[in-house]
Amino acid sequence: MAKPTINDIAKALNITPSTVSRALAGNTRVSEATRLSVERKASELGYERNILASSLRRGVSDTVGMIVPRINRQFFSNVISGAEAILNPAGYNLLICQSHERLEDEKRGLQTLIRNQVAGIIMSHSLESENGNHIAEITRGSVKLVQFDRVFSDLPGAKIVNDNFTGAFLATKHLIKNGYRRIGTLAGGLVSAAYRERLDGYKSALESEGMTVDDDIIFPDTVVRDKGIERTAIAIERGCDALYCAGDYAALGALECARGKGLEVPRQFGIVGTANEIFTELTTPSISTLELNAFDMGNRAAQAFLDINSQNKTGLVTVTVPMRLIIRETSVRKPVTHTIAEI
Amino acid sequence: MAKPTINDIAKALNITPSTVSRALAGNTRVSEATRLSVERKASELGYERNILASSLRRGVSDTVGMIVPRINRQFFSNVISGAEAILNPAGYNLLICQSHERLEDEKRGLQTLIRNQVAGIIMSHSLESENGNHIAEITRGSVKLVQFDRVFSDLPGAKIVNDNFTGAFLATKHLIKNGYRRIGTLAGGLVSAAYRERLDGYKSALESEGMTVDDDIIFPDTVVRDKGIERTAIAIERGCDALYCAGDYAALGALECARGKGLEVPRQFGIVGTANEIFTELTTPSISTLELNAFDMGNRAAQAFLDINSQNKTGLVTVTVPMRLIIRETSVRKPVTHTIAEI
DNA sequence: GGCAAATATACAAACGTTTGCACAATAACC
DNA sequence: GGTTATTGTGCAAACGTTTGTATATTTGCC
Repeated sequence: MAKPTINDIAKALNITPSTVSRALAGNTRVSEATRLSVERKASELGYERNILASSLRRGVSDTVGMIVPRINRQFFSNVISGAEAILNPAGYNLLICQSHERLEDEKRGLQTLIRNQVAGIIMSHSLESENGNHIAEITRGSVKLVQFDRVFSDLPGAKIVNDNFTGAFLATKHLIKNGYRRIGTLAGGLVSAAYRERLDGYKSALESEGMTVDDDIIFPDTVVRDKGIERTAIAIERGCDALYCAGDYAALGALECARGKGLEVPRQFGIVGTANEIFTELTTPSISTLELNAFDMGNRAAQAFLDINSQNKTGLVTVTVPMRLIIRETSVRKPVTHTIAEI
Repeated sequence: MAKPTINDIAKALNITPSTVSRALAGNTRVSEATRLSVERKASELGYERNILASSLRRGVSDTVGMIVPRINRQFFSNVISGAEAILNPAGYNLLICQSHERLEDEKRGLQTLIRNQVAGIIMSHSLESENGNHIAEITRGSVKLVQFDRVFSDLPGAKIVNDNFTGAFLATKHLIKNGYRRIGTLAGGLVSAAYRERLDGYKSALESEGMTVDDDIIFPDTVVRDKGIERTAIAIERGCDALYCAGDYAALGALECARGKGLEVPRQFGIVGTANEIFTELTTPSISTLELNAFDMGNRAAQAFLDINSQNKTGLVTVTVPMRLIIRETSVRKPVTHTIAEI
């Protein structure tokens, strides 16, 4: 049951492997007749080109690696789909690794990808990664790098980021406009620029309205649901009447905690999340959130790779993608129909 | 910036590539001294073994392919994680393709994987695939095959399936016990054995209670939310007071439709879904559903691959994984605390 | 010290492709 | 009909590893 090779085809047709290779590659000076007979034989034998040998010989690979923290997050799986939608038609396929938010797994993933000779790596680093040194060290510039969402700005290559600052700014402003007076934030891991920018946007919004920024109601490293519940309890104790959450799972926790404590949402407690996870639309009340446009980011990341790869430029391209504020029920004190505010 | 090879290491150390290879591969008769110096040099140069060349030479690959309909479905992404958890430590990595439920994409994915010389393929076929002919044709037995969830029983290789029959049986029985008298079903694509078995379980449950099976309230090909809404409207017209849904997105649509029509759930209308998607817990009322144990399935699928691969047996192993009925609010007429019924 | 056994390294071929170069056969030209 | 393009194929080397076999070196033994 050994896989047929071009040698098998050549032997069967009494020609040389090189002719077969040329015939299959396209029309590089091969007669129409032989090309047809080669193609017929190939499909008859069920021949599939051996990418390993091909890539090895050509010195280039058709594989692009992707590293994401978790594949089962709506955001990341949609980025993957978005990238795939561009890369597959361009003849590339994706090798996907999960970092599980761990530095060790991220390193291992990078090594796996490099060993697999990927043409490029599209990644969003784990929350444990404090800087890009390990990335620089393992890739050593041997591969085109595209970072998205969570990026280290000192690394070479393209960067696709959300306009986190403006998004968080608008979200917070929206809470202020709805009359909330003491607005805290469940911030994410501040090693990540994305979360820092959200925090900055939050602060700026408060300041722009003459409100004071109070570190007591800023809760870093709060992304998962349980942490959201835990920190919201503290926030409420400290007099918060609203939270801007840098992640939807934290927002979900905030909602559960607030309701658990008998607070009416949104009348007594306001919430805006970030990411537009599918469940935010389905909770009662539904959660207002910022849309990250994952599919679009995937598209752009893939396109950035193709650009770098073809033009061979290592330029520090940075693309900023706008976020949309999706206003649902947890943040609006008078009933609204669903509204979308484009930044 | 060319990547260092074992030849570079060999040259730098004045030894031959073969010694370097042996040194890096482990202790096959290489002196401790050279092994150490090779390792030092390797990490100094940032050497990473070229998997393409290695696999080509050894004739085996460290890559396992996976084909799933959609990566952003909770079920599938968790199966992937489950498989990864077994395969990564075993030295394999995953090449993932999405079929988007389309036959053409599935074929293309298979070809991609075969071309990439994967050691095995773990897959769940698309809803457009009516039989396994294309799979047999493209793989030609050159690769270990493991199917999960949606399987074609006539294909060789291992199969990991849920106990769909018993699950649907229990779900329907549960609705009956809660006093619903005219129970319909939103069934999935019946080309798939998984959905057929769920339908059979549903029918058996009705029959076991002396209730009649009425084709008018059996709605095939209903998996997505919109279809769920649409078909539920018809079901209600036809006098249904409950639905067993073979998918959670359909169940979500059913819930929205029923509430939209002013029906009180669960008092006037009962719903049980399938898959335990994350949102089922978060809707109001929360949706009772069958848990598919995705991570576990991934584990078992990966383990099945490893077994086939090492023992080189092509045996028709079929593993059946039990489903759990998670009783939440949409199906219980008197308040309950969350309960889990193990099959 | 001489021989056998054990140890460490080198040599060379192979995995399946691709591709520059050479060559043969045909076609085109004066 | 001889020279030159043009076209179609073959030859052989190369990509970076791995590995069977051969060779050189060391060790152990009497």
